[in-house]
Amino acid sequence: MFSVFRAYLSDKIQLSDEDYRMIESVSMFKKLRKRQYLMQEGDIWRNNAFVCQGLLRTYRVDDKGVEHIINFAMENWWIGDRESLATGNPSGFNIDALEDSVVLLINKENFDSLCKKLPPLNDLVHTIIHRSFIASQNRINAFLSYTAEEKYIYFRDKYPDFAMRVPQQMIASYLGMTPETLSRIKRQIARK
Amino acid sequence: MFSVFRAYLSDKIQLSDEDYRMIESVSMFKKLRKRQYLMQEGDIWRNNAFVCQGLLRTYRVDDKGVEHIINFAMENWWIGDRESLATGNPSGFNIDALEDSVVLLINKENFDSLCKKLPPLNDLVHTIIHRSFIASQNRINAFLSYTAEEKYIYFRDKYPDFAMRVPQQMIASYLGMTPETLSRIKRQIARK
DNA sequence: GAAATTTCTTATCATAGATCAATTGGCGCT
DNA sequence: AGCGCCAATTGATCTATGATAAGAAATTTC
Repeated sequence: MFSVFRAYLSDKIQLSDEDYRMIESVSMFKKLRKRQYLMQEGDIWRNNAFVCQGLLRTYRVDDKGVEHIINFAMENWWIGDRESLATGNPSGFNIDALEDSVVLLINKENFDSLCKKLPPLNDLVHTIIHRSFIASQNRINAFLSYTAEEKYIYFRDKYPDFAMRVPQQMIASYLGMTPETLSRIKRQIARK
Repeated sequence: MFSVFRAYLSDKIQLSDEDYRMIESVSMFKKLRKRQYLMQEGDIWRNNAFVCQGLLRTYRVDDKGVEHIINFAMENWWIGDRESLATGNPSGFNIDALEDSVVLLINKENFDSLCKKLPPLNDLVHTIIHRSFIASQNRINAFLSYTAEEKYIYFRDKYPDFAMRVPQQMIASYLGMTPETLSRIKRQIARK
């Protein structure tokens, strides 16, 4: 499974075999069955996590017990709660697997020390956070400007992989609408 | 006006007088009158910008001509379109001043070279982007989970300075509701 | 491969918030 | 003080989406 991470890294940055050995030596793997939690609300998140295989979601449960999906992550995506990681406070989110999955984990201390020793890795992390921020801004824009239909079309076109693999009710949750509304919207689009 | 930026930086990181001289030598200042644009849709954004004085907004205009406010920025906040800055593509956003303002600008090339020479500045930038990302995630969560009233209360409590200074219709736009709805919500809250 | 479970669709009704339209209030300007 | 301008409030509808419910389709389980 480390090969997936290695392939990902070597596609983005230049590292030596020695560097990879160092990374692998602090990597932990966690297999998750469908529905299994990687993190639960109240836990403190202490890792950097990379999805080697499968599909996961980050979500929050509101006062009425309704789940709201913040993010999805599949192979070659990072996942976790950066706020909890940064502050050391318990997370308000849950993360669980939507499919059987394998996640690579490197704890905060080890990861920080890797970043110090491997500047390209450090740069990569900053690039990813930067991109995540930009994507978040665009998602906020979608919430502000788009109708339910426009939000779905934007999602489908921007993340076709997720649109194919994620159950429809969860796409609805991610887009901030009910499954019924999404179902209606899909029918409307199909009719055109 | 550089003193504002210097005070901001010295509160967060350790730099020498020489470092500050270097920063100041590449800093440009732009005075903006109320309603004046700092950037318009279609422009390519090539700066890092820090608000020394005043209040600005980043917003988008949708197909129907409705403005949607993505962000506010006041003294000691950074502003700009990081997507346009990173990609070199024209921005889809507008930035203008809600009050007479002064903005410090450092163009991309100069800023990048400053970051290379001054590691603490580099770290600070990454910290800010990281925090911005976390704030964006929380805002997304608010869009997913909160009613109009909850969104307003969250905003008012988290950003009391903006809640005081920003015209109400613009707060409504930022929160993704109409000015009428916000007005009614405030009345309801007051009655309790 | 049939039963059980879950997901998706469809229909009807309910509602938060939008839209449209005045009215009121605040503030600078002459 | 009075006029003009813009922001905020209020009221009267309207509408997109939510809530509920029930059946159809798909998927899982044994």
